[in-house]
Amino acid sequence: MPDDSATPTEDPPRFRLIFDALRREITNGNLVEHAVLPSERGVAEEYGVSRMTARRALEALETEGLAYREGRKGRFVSPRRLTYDISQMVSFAADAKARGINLQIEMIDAGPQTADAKLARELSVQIGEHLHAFTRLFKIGGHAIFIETEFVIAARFPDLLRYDLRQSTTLLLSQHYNTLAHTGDVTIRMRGVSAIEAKLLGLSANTAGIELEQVIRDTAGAPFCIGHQIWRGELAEFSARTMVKPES
Amino acid sequence: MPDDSATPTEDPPRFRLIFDALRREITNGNLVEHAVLPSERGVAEEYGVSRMTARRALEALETEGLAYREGRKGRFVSPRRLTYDISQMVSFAADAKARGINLQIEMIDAGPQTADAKLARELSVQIGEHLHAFTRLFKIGGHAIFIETEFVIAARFPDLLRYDLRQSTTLLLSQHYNTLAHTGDVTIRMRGVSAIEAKLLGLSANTAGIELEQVIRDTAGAPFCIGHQIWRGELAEFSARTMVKPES
DNA sequence: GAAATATGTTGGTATATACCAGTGGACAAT
DNA sequence: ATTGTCCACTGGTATATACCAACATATTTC
Repeated sequence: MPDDSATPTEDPPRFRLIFDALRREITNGNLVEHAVLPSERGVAEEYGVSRMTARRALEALETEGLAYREGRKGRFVSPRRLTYDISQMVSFAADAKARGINLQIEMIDAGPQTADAKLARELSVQIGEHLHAFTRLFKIGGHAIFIETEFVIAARFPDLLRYDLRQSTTLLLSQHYNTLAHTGDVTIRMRGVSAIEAKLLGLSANTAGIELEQVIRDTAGAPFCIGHQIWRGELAEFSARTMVKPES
Repeated sequence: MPDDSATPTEDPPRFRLIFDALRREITNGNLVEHAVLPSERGVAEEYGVSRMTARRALEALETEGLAYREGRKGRFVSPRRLTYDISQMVSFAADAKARGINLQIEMIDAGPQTADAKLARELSVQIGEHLHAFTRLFKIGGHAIFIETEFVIAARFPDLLRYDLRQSTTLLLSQHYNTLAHTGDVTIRMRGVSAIEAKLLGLSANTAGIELEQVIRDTAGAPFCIGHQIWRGELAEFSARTMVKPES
């Protein structure tokens, strides 16, 4: 075997070096929240690499949660993470209001719907039961955070859709229908966002996000509301306070 | 302006069509769990596209949670998701054992460590306090699921590292040190896995995963264990049962 | 039979190029 | 002041090519 192979084993890939450089810029504070990051072509020229390599570096920033892109506008520095305490069982809207966060809620869709097998099981109703369904987009400072679709039993909350739904649902149901959230089941998973969701969240398709499914029950233990949320995964985290049950 | 532009507006990108076709194969059941997916070159030839396009389709399957890749071996069909109930406060190991899942635990690292600012705050000890730290890799059926690094106060659990740590920590601490987990704080977020983590999990770098941080307290409310887990995001989901506190 | 070697496959990285489709600003026409 | 057109810029998609490193499996050598 010839031993003249003198490859200097320069291990770290070039896109990684660029990624590190850009990350330093962000963590140093040279680039602040929502600041515009250099474009793919800009990075390519600045570091003397091809556009594909520049893109890989920028995409690495995205999966790291340090950057996000909005459509064809460009890439931006991610804001610090929001923490949503799921064990408090108050809606994100009510919590944000209490913390002085300027939360905007946009109605996307609202209307009647009938329960399919999954919804019927989760809400303990018959398949075909009439439900109210409504989808809302939640934003902070003009930036989309998550989309929520909620399903409630129509017979229990007549004329719900005639209220202004751009507020906390739990608040609405407690004020007008005397129904209080008492217990809930939450499921969190990571998944790719659909094309529609991506559009609403201002993301490109095939981005990973966090899905949060919620079943909310009243004091009698009867489920009355199902909520499906899809969050931009880079800019949220979910905390819960748990406790071992006295009995087992 | 010339009006002879007759581009037929064939909207769906080619990689999306390939993605859809492959997804159908999986959801139909033609491809079962852990089955080998066609390679990038294979897909490229079969559908008459370039390798980069084939790769995009396969990567879309990954962010959708339908496929995973292990190093340079190839891509495989993801198994159905595991559900981990974080509000039960029993370790995943104990829960898996109870459910008859063949969980394998590999020791990665174990040794003494001193508390940095973050650990000291979370464990309510002084900075520099002696801790036991150990890292374990959890597998099911030979497939890596998550990595956990735990930190416990050394003074409280002398000689802990001399036990076989390839079992449930909560069980170990309750049997040998009479310490019971009572309450806990859990935080879940999505983030990119590091190079080391990727290697242990058999993933490529810059894959997104789910991080789970846990603070476990005893019946007196004193924290005694910190756990950091990083999960392969496509194959797990986390559920919690929450309850509105009587007082507010 | 066991150990070393070769071969082919797979993803990983990288370049160079091309055209398309939204976005937003500059600027002209109204 | 408003409207509209144009253009530069952005990411999105796609092709073609090249070499490397890890891996699996034969094949050869001992």
